[in-house]
Amino acid sequence: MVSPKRTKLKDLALHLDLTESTVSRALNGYADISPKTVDRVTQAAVQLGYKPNQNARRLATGQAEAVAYVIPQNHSSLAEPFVSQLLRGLNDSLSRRGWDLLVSHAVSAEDEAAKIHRLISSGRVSGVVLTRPFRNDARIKLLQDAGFPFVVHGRCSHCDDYSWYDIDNELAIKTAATHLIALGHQRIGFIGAPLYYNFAFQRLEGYKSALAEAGIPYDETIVEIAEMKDDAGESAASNQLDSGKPPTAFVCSSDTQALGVLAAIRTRGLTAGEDVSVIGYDGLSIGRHANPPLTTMAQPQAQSGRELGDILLAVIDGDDPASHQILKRAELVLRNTAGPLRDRNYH
Amino acid sequence: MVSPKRTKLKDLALHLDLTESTVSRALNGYADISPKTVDRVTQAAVQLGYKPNQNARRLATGQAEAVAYVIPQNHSSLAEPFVSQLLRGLNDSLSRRGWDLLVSHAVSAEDEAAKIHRLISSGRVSGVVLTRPFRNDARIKLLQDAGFPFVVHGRCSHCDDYSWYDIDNELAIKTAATHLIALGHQRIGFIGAPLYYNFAFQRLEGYKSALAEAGIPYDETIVEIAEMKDDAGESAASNQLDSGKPPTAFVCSSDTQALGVLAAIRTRGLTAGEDVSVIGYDGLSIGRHANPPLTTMAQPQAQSGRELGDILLAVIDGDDPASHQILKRAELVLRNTAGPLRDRNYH
DNA sequence: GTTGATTCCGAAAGCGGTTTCGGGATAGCA
DNA sequence: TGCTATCCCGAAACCGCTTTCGGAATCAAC
Repeated sequence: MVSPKRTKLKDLALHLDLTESTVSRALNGYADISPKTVDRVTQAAVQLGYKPNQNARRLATGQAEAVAYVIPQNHSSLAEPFVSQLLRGLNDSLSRRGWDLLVSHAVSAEDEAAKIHRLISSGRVSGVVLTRPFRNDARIKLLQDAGFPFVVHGRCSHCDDYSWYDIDNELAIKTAATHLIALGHQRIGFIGAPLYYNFAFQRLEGYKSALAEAGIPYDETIVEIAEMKDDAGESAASNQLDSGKPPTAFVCSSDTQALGVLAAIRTRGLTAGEDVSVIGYDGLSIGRHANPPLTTMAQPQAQSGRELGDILLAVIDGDDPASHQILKRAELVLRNTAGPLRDRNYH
Repeated sequence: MVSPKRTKLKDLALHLDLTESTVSRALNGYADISPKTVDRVTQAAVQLGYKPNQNARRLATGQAEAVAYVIPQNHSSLAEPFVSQLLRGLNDSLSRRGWDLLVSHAVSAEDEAAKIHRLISSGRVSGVVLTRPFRNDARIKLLQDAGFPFVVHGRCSHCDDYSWYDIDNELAIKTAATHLIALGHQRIGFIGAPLYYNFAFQRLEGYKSALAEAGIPYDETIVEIAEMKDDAGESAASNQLDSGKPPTAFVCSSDTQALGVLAAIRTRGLTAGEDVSVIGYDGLSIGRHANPPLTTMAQPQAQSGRELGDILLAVIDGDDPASHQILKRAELVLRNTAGPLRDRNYH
């Protein structure tokens, strides 16, 4: 249990009969050290298993060599596969520099602000990744005012002057709704996400836009705002289906909601994709095993973490944040829940 | 973009007309500072928004006040909801002390060892959480030899002298298999996970144990080792179902595998829970939306992160690692895929 | 052989806290 | 009033590494 004392810079210097400063510079690639000395030093370093004390280094350089990923306080457990994928991508990006990844998980909105404050003003991290921005998000203002490097996974209503990586939510939902319209549907319900999320707003806009383009009047009685979980989707769809004039199709703001919608449809003895069509949003691979397999808008999640990391590193290095804004598009994954309009025969 | 310079200990001391050392001790709860001074100091601290530089603090104390969660290099994306839940729990535990959580994601086994080495010998963290241990796991030996605090999510073959939190895998699978036996099934297939994982080994043991108890001979031709993803489960089940003497039920090592098994069953025009029974393992909530809803062994994941964190903190504080070993049990969640044995009428 | 320019390394001052130690001030007691 | 015990606080070393600066040594050039 006695930990063998670590070799520190001093030991290395003594061993090599050099000064600590020389060894340090040799290790950090300074130009004023002769190549052979550099060789000697690096060899001795691996030989003695020297790992610089990161805290000392961070203190001396003022660079934390770490970034934090701030997980939003409330999000449904079903949506969480994304978090893991994203962390993996972030890690990939950061480890090329040997940087660390912190995750910070707040329990409330105020707690979140406090945590961010602590993170950025205690030298723990040199950058922050934010997710799920609100329409106008206090966290972003906080970071901007502090002049602290950050990147947002998503956009706010006002997003010109910072870095972000986002999916074109509006276009995605518009694509979904337009697909249903092309299948003959005219009465299309929309299951939205809470509108304080900007992406929720954008998705609603996409829905409206598709209708407008097709000349279908917007009917707010078939638009429901629900949390992004299956139960919420199920009850929202239930309301609609049990109403006098139910939609013949649904566009959902998430796959988890869509799974609930499918459940509501099954419960009523109907068949999704035949009696009622459904399109989800997220492209969860699990949707393949839904009943029936869920048609959905798949967003390219795989690289998102990687790209967010790269952007953040660039901004930390001094790049203009506004020059790093990436907008990707989702694509329609055709499975079995979106079919042509039929004669309504289900009540 | 100009960051307003942070207030440091010196500023606070000047402002209060005290010494840095006094202020430091006041803030850190030393007994030799008068209560009124402590008051003065703490008030001034919040007033000036003083946040101690964490790197300086860590350097001085030698305590990293952070732990790392090491994500195993290979794991299927479908199983990842767990990671996120677990991180949340870990965070809860750590934030009560204001500690940080790092996540480290290796790309290969060697890389993983290297990363752990770097983590523990560079002062970044004061403890490590390991997951998915192999039967005998090099990482554990590494940490033990270094005398470095750690806790394992899972057990190894030899697990007496370190801390762990685990589900009784053997009992869980035994419960599942016994349930099927009670339903009349005699020919029960097993979809296992790669046996270098210790949990995979334990689950296989549970399967064998249930059979032995029921006096059913072990037949290795209906035992398949597959990766923990849906495709693998599907092809494994397909092999079995297309064989001359197919099982009437399957026990799976994961829900993701089970989803694939369900797909294989559907593909053949059969109905899970009627023609063929299936029990999964994990208790993924998504299983409710499977076709049909998946019967499964649910492990209590919610607290696992929290408990792992608490254990690790205790060990870091000096507790005997061997005194922190927690074994939980999974429970059978009855949904629709496990039904009584029928006359075989499906080929 | 002196000069000037290069190369390479050592000295030393931080980075921003923590912690041990010792002593001045105050209080307690005779 | 004098002496000791107690309570607070200041001084200073230290944690391990980085980085600027200056100077010794080497080399080329005249």
